[in-house]
Amino acid sequence: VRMCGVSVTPQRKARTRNRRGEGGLLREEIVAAAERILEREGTEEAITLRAVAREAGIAAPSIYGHFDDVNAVIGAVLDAGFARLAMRIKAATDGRDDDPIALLLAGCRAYVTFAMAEPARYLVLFGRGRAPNRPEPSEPPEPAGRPAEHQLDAFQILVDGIAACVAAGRSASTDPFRDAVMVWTHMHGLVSLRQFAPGFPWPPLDDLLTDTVLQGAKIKPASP
Amino acid sequence: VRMCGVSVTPQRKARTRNRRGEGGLLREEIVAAAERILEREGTEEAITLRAVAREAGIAAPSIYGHFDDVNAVIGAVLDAGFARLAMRIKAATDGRDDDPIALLLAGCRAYVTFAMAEPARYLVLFGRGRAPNRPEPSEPPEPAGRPAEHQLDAFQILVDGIAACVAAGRSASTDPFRDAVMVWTHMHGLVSLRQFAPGFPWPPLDDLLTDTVLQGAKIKPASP
DNA sequence: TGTACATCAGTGAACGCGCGTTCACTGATGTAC
DNA sequence: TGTACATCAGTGAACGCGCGTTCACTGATGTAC
Repeated sequence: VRMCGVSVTPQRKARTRNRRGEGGLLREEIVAAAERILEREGTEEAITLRAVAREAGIAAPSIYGHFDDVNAVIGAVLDAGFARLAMRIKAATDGRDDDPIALLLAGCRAYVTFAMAEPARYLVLFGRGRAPNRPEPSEPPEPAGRPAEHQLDAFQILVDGIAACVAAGRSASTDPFRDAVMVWTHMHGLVSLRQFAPGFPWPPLDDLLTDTVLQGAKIKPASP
Repeated sequence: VRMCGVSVTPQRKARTRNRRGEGGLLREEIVAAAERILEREGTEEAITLRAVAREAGIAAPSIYGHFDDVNAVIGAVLDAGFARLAMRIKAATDGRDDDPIALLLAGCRAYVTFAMAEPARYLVLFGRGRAPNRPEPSEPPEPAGRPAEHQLDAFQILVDGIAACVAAGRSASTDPFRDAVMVWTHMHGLVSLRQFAPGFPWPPLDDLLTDTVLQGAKIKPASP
């Protein structure tokens, strides 16, 4: 690289090569680099092959040793994101199986907290517009909307949480699945619009969330 | 343009130039071309200056006669989208000012119908991730989240609709603004997640929407 | 223990592409005299 | 009515950039004999 007649070395630090059997280490570094870019730039489009290589301190073609192409890198970021979300929810609900309502609220708060704390990651997980291109007739029936197992995990926790309230006589729900859909969609709308329009005079998120969950799950007032 | 030794003329149709005072006509054609691209490709990133020029059948630099840069074109698409949404809502609610609940439901149905019928447009209006870049300290306090007047128009209709139900004794709402926030966010979540994950076993949208509006606006059962 | 060699992990240079933007221009259209 | 000219609407060629991907390569590391 040459600028103004002065030879400039690209400021990539000389990477110490992994040892013989440890090539897989770089794979994790690549995903971590992509996640850092996502976090920093706030948009999925910033995750380009060359940007990831720069961030990871490697040459661009090195990525091909670990991923088929750039989409595979983004896919790995998605998988890591869903795993992270499920982990957060489980961490918030583990070891407090006393009150089913408290459990349900804790899980929902963990979901919303994740979305607000890592908006770029959340947006990639749930906000990506599946380009509604004219459906290629020759295309195999692709798995719609990336239901990567962890996504369903999180939703199942919600359904179970409502069902537990019903079992404890604390919810009037007759269809926990449907009510979980209502709670999930409402939570998603709350966080994604709030991120979209931060200048709007939003009421406090905690209050709205509590109402969303208690009403959506048809929680009955505590019987005396 | 030359391919395989054969001279190929770019298949842009020879555009008949606008007459002297009618240069503004092209501006509308440019916006219309950008909207067609958005509709067809389903993603905002497809709206590039060159793609718009191709779609409009003009040379790329011709756009600069009507817009400062490519972002201005996208801004015009946004404005047109918000205007279109407000128009749809008004069309659905005009001339049926009899029952405030029917009015409220009609407006909300128009919102959801717009979002489902033109998902790409809707996504651009409400789903764009404002890149949460580290806030440039030198930057002027930008209008947050593009509150283009028509957007607030639509929300105000919702607030007024709930207030009208209260005035008619049909709603128990004590804070129409807050309840409008609840209805708006829930509607947004319903449509955007449904578009994101079309393979999910969603319950019928109409049913969910009706519940969303009636519960969110705290509509009381009709008094006998 | 020594040495030839296969393998592994990663590199540097190059390709063709579409992009946003600039620049000097062209040719029709209306206007001043 | 005729003609020179300013203006308007839009063009074609070119620039530099970052991108995804390919190709032949390099040099350290472990292994077979």
